[in-house]
Amino acid sequence: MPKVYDFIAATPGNCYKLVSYNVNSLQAACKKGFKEYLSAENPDVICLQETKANQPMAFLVSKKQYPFQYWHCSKTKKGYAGTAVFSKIEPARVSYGLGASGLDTEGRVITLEFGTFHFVACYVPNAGEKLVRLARRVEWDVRMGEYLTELEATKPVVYAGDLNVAHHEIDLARPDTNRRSAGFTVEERDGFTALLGDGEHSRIDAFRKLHPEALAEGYTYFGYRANCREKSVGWRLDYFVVSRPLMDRVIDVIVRNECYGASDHVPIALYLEKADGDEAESAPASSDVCAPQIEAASAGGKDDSSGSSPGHD
Amino acid sequence: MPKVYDFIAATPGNCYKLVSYNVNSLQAACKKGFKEYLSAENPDVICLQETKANQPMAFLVSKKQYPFQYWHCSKTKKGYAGTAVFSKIEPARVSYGLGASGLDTEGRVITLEFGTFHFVACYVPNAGEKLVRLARRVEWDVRMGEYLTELEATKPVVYAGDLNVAHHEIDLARPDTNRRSAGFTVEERDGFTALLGDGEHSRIDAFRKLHPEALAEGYTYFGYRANCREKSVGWRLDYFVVSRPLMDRVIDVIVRNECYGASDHVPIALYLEKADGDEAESAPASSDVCAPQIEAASAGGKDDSSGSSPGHD
DNA sequence: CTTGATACG
DNA sequence: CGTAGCAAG
Repeated sequence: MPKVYDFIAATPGNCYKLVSYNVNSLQAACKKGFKEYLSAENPDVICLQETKANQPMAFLVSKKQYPFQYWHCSKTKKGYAGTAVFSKIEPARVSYGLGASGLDTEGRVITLEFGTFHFVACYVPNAGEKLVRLARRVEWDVRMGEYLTELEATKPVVYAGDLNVAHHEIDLARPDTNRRSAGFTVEERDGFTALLGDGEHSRIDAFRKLHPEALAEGYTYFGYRANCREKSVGWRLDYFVVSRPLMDRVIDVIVRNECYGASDHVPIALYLEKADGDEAESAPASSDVCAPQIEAASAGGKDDSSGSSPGHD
Repeated sequence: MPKVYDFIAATPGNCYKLVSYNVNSLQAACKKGFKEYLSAENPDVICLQETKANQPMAFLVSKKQYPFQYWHCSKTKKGYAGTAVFSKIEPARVSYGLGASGLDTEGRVITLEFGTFHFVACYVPNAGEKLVRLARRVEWDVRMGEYLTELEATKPVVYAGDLNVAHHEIDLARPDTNRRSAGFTVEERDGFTALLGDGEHSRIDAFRKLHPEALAEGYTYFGYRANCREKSVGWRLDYFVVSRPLMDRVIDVIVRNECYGASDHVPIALYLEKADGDEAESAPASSDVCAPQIEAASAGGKDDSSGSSPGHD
């Protein structure tokens, strides 16, 4: 991690800055400069993947800087996966998981409803060494597509996180040697293509849209093994995907390449133009179907509300 | 570990220097100065406990300095326990274990037969947190007493190692808070008393004999927890026990207090006066009973010869 | 390579 | 507190 963060420009007054960051253990990242990064970046909303937290680590980030903090921890495997979202903006609602029993035990999804959009923070399951969990991953991708569609019935979506896929050859340094590696199988790539969809109801990979020619500048992950970072052997695994109607408001997506060191991923930032209604009280979400494990928004950790399907409680 | 070892006197020409050292992982100890210590100490024979080696680590210590190297590694739990002996003197025979099925799977005993004595290098099993393995430990102590008696039928014994007991109150800093702690239970203390025995056929705790008043200077173990070393909260767990007839030849036992750092134990050194017959070819051992897993002495690792009782091969 | 959890000391 | 080995990425 750098010691000075002069390269981080001030957020324009007409924008929100949203950040996604796979921290590969929040505790470890804190020892390696995460807090200094967060102070310098100072986004309006930040979502973290692989916190590896077993319960909310409230002490790590000040409630003053981020009054709204949400945690989703794995209930099955300790010290595994886990997500968190810290926000300066109060969400109208927060929910945990996909509302799909069997997919909600590892703390992978937190959804915040803001005034004009849903913010879905996600850590997509890795297909595993030798693709042992590829089937489960494919199932996940399908369910996530449905979930986003459900949300889009009310508002457009910002879908952010470590999506654990390099979509195209341009998105990783070594496509040819990774055709059957987790994150670049045809199944995962097609799954992402399907999730993006096409036409009027499609979703957009905001970084690709704005930086179509980006190569290594777009990589967000550099494995610790074999000096990948120095050799620029990276993958683009972290994304902001937005519902098409929202794309007009996306000013830019930045890959914080300089911020390598606290994790094997780097943070990515999305600048989203503010719009009327953003900080207003939101209308209540409508259908049961699109509201898994809904809670009335309130500050504080929440880590035991998922795993049940809509309609089961 | 110190950087200079000026405090280590040259070994007198009429003596052997034998060393025992619980290294708490030989690999880790090597990163923390073990090799430098060994070069400076330069004993004739050194026995190590808790090597945590899964196979002979021949590369760690030069065959030139120690042409005779013997390893006894745990066969059940990986990275657990394990002993080794390095010698400049060629032993007539080497054997592994106690010849007691059930006690020989963890690589805890190596016996070298020299010209005038048997050298038994041992890592006695810890009774465990909450004394969960105290019964097994008591069984061990009994069997070890028998084993030494069997050896003594031919030659006196030097029994060295981490015996995992503080014999008397003087042997640990906090006797009163450790009456039911592993290493200071009445069962373990009585077991050691019984092993020493009395009268003509007794064995002698050489350090106690020569330094009866020693307090903290005698401690050989300082747990890593709670700054035990700085507070001198230690235990004397490492011993040289000699068959009574050998005590006349024991010039001194030194606890190398300065050598803390490569391990949570410190090395101990015994100076043994040379005698006629020491480096001569030894007479063949006689009875089956006292010869578990005997091999003809030869340089090189040996890690799969124990676990069978005498007479089974 | 790095993390966390576990067993053991 | 520190080591090893494991699973995971």
